[in-house]
Amino acid sequence: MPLHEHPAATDAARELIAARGGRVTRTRVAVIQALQRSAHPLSHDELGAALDGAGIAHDRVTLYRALDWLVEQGIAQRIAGGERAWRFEIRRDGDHRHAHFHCERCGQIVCLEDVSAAAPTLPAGFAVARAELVLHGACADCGREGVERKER
Amino acid sequence: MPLHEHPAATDAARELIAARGGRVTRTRVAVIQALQRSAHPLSHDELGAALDGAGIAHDRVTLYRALDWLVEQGIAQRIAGGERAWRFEIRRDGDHRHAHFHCERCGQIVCLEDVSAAAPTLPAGFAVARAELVLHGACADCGREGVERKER
DNA sequence: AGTCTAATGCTACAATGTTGCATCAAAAGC
DNA sequence: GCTTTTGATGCAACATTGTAGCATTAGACT
Ligand SMILES: [Mn+2]
Ligand SMILES: [Mn+2]
Ligand SMILES: [Zn+2]
Ligand SMILES: [Zn+2]
Repeated sequence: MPLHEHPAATDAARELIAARGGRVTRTRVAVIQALQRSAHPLSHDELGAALDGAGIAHDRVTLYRALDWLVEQGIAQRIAGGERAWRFEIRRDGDHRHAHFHCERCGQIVCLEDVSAAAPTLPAGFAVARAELVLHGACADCGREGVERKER
Repeated sequence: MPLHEHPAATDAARELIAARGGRVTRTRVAVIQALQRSAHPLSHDELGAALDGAGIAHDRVTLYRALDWLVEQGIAQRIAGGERAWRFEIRRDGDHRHAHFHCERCGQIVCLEDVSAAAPTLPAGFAVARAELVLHGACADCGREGVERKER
């Protein structure tokens, strides 16, 4: 049994899943909670570590499939970051799709909640399903001198 | 010797390379020409096919390295597409970075030359090096009925 | 032609995902 | 509670995209 589990948060996660007719499994519940607790979008790898930390056994493939399902159901959304791995974040209600900032020094993705990623007017015939705006550069933390580089 | 080689275009490519102090090799010349001729950004794989078509022997790794060099030198630029592979396009002079459209049906990336990907104002401390705006949906061709799906 | 070294071509490896299939367990029916 | 059903899991094998090391080749310069 996972340590430091908040019963209320767990129940909320369970209901999110059940409402879509999905089976409430430890992996899905734990992933939702990890996403909800995180201030920034998480990679598959980071989520795996979070599950390990919570004492939840899991398989790489199961995690991929749980994430696919959460995205399909609109519970989570996928972000293309700019590196080669997807990142995931919870979709909060009334969430206009916001822009993200990718720090090329520390590798973090920061949500720019106040910067919307709105689709501009396009040539006739194009149907836009969603817009992704990613800014690349150095984040506030890394802009300061003396911060160690963490990624290529 | 490659078929259908335009001497003038070849010379232009050679000069682009030589101007940066790089060695003029068949791979680099052919890649530049393929990018210049293409109406849309090309993946590594598509470029490989183009080289094969031009009768230019090459190695996967060499192509990756040629592309890295072209990007470093500012001759080409990399685009994150939304699938898992980079795309490359030539950097034309006076090129404001434009947005791209990713068609989820046919998989193509279309340049939206008229839609600029400008960076909005960010929280203090953030330094933006470049902005990427990608719109996902169905392109004009795929919007019409009866068009075969090419990609997941 | 001879020299220097950037670029290439291998081979091997890493990172990120996907597919198929046998097994398990969550939810429903009894 | 016990059984049944089938969605979800775990495992092994594979696919795709990109990198690293190193011996060899060939572009540029004299
Ligand atoms: Mn976000
Ligand atoms: Mn473009
Ligand atoms: Zn940073
Ligand atoms: Zn299309």
